[in-house]
Amino acid sequence: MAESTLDRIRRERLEKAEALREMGINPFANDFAVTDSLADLSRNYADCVENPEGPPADAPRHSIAARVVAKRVMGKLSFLRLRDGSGEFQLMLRKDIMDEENYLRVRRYSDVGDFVAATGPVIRTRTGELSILADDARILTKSLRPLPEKWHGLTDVETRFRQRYVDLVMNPEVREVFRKRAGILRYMRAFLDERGFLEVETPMLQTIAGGAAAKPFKTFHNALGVPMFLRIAPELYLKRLVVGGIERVYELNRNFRNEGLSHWHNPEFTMIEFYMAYATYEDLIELTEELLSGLVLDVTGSHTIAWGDEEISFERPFQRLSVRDAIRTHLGRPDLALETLDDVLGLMGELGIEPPKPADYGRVLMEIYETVAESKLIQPTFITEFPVEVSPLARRNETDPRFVDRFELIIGGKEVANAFSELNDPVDQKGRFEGQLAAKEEGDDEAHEMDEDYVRALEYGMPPTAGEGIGIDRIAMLLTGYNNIREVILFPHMRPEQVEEDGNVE
RNA sequence: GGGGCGCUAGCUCAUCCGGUAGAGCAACGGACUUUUAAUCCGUUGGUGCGGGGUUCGAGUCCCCGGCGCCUCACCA
Repeated sequence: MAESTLDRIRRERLEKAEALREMGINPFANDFAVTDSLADLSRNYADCVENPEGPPADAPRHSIAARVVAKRVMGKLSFLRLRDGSGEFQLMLRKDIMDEENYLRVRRYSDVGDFVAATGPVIRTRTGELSILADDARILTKSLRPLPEKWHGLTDVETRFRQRYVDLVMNPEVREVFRKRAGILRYMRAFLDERGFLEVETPMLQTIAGGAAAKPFKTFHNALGVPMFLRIAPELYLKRLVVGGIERVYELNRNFRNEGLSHWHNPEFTMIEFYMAYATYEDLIELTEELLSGLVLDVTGSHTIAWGDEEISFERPFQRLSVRDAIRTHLGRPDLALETLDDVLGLMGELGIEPPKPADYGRVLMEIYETVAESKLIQPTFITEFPVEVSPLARRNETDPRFVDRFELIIGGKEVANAFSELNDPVDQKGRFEGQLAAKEEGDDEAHEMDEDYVRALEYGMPPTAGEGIGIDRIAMLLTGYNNIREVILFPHMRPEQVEEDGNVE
């Protein structure tokens, strides 16, 4: 079979690496001491001007190493555009300044994509570009595969996500997204740490996947001989810790839900969940406003972010709306009765909405809310007064036991946070679990399992507590302006590709 | 899961009605001491996502499959 372009390039580059070895240069060396990042040089020499005499003899020399992203050879003079984790800088190689043999070697055996090391003073060229004028340079790491084209770069979305390493090399703005994401995590940790919360890690492998309504991934522990699940939420473990006296606790890590993929859903996603004893969901509304408005300001420098054609404001206070009022508002019917099963069944029929299973008051009400209101809530909005049927872990409202003391925070039409005053009555909790089991019988395949140990923990006594979960990926989407979750996850899940032994894609 | 669109050289893209696949970048050889997508001369590179069908002839039309994107449904 004929040799493909890619095969030929790889062969040629392997031959270059071999030639370097024969000249005593290790093409995969690790013996070079870097003194400056490229950004350091750009910053420190911003005021440097061109000097026709060349650099003064006592000019400081700098040692840099970085990936070659462009190579311009002009005979006895060559320019290499370098990029490292901090930025870009130009490397200037002159035959009359370097050892001639070395100059010719770097010129001939280096390729775009290689890592190159160089030492020399910094100058400004005749055309105004800052450069290292190398008196010594060498190929530090040989690259065997060609990088995408310099002008259009890598744009194919599938390749960008599957080969994120190439995406990061070619598209510096991608690194910015993940810098912002790290900033979000850092801010949230600092915010909670300052308020006396303890960061913990609870099991991701669980024998009962509880704490949320979702389908889990199933696996198996060989030595124990038991089926296990990847957690869908850390909730029940964190509340066990509150029982144990860790009165402010949080966990920031992954959850796994065996559901469809979409631009808002990845099978594993990152959530911060925190619990605060002697607090109510109303306290968490205050805390959430403070956290998010501060976070947005910290990460973006403003309280307002652009979202598609809209602007989203994180100025406090955020809007508050009950589930029923959200329905009324978005249907434009302020006097609509939504108090009984007949009320909501009638409206469901009128709107042509498929009935949930089972079609009880709470599930039907939520179905209507999600259909008519949720996606229209662009500005940050706390939705409150959730029905008890869909909230098996939340504390009942004191005056209206059909509802629980819970909110969801909706931003950009999507649920970003979910919080409630926790149910700490073990008898009520046991009854709720039993209600969930009954709902499962009636067709709700995401209903909770009974968790006897959790009920036992509550029987020892959990102080009054409020807890909240915030979806980090969605916050990251909002703050980076991407409406695709894959843009804010380094390695989003995709169907596996078939890769041949030599690394070529079939 | 449903519907729509796409998949051609390593990358970014062409190829009109079905007539035997082309460019830029990259690579290779050469020239070149101030480039910024360097320039100039020359050269190479393709199982056209996979399989089947129709046809004298298929990248192009039809069918099956794969993968991706958009969208709807479900979910945070």
